[in-house]
Amino acid sequence: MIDEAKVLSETLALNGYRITAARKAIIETLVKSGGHCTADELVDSVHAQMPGIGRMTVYRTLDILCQLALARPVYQGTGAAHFVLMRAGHHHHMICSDCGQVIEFDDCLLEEISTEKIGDPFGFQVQSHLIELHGQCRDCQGM
Amino acid sequence: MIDEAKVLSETLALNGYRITAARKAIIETLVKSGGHCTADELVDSVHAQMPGIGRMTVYRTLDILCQLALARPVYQGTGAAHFVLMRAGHHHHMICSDCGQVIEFDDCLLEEISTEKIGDPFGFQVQSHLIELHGQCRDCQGM
DNA sequence: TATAATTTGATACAAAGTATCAATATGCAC
DNA sequence: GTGCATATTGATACTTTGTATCAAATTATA
Repeated sequence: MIDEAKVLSETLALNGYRITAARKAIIETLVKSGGHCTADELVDSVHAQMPGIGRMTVYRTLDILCQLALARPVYQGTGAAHFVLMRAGHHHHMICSDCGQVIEFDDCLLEEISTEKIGDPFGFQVQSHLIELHGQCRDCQGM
Repeated sequence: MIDEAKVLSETLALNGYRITAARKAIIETLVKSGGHCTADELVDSVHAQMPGIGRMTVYRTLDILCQLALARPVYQGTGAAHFVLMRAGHHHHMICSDCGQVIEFDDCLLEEISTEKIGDPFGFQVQSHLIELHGQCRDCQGM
């Protein structure tokens, strides 16, 4: 894996956003976290590295990432949204309806072609996708 | 479309939950709304029909639906979670990253077989799935 | 119809997200 | 490198969303 954080920062720059120290730190921390955490978790992690960064800035940076389809907020039962990075335009996970455990997987079940075909009739330009499977994990079955 | 609300209520009953007037009203309203609204929107709509119903009850009923994999909370940029009904275990939509518009579509891009195959190695029993496409809607392209 | 147990809704509370604005840092032209 | 117009920041205060609790009411079942 090359420096994913760098690629993300550069994408921001290409879209007219400035690369600031705060944004760099936030993006790096997000990548390091596995690209899967709540906004407030991210605030805490970032503080470990750069104590001065405000909550607002973290929220704003996440907003930008979502705007550019580089990340997505997903809900996982608890009150706070979890933000996931859309690596190469994909993200896939399964969530246990009982215990809330999240398991990520890499196999993409969708063909690029089919997602584009779906968007076409609506004039919708597909940039990325998210697949969520729901059910019961091994531990919660038969309870 | 047969009475979807009735089917949902019966599923609750089968799982040991009691069918109360409040739950019936909430489920009916959710179905009527197109199976896609925030908790507080739902509170308001339900009040139109049965003013006495408390916020807590709506939240709790949504929780139960999610527990049984009949609904799912999804995030759409704004602070509040949107709840969508998982009709026949499926839900598919595309979200515009710019304006936030949501377009639902029916074509399921996943085969039952492939979702099951993914769950297997993790011992995960797949009950339903959600597909989200992100990108730009017709109106927001080229801006 | 009586009974045990779930469900309800009012209240109070905690957490998550948003608005505002002066001060600061950034990209760009020179 | 320097200066300037402009985007960005973070502190504060606030609104919205979601959760906990518990006595009173409603429900399924015998």
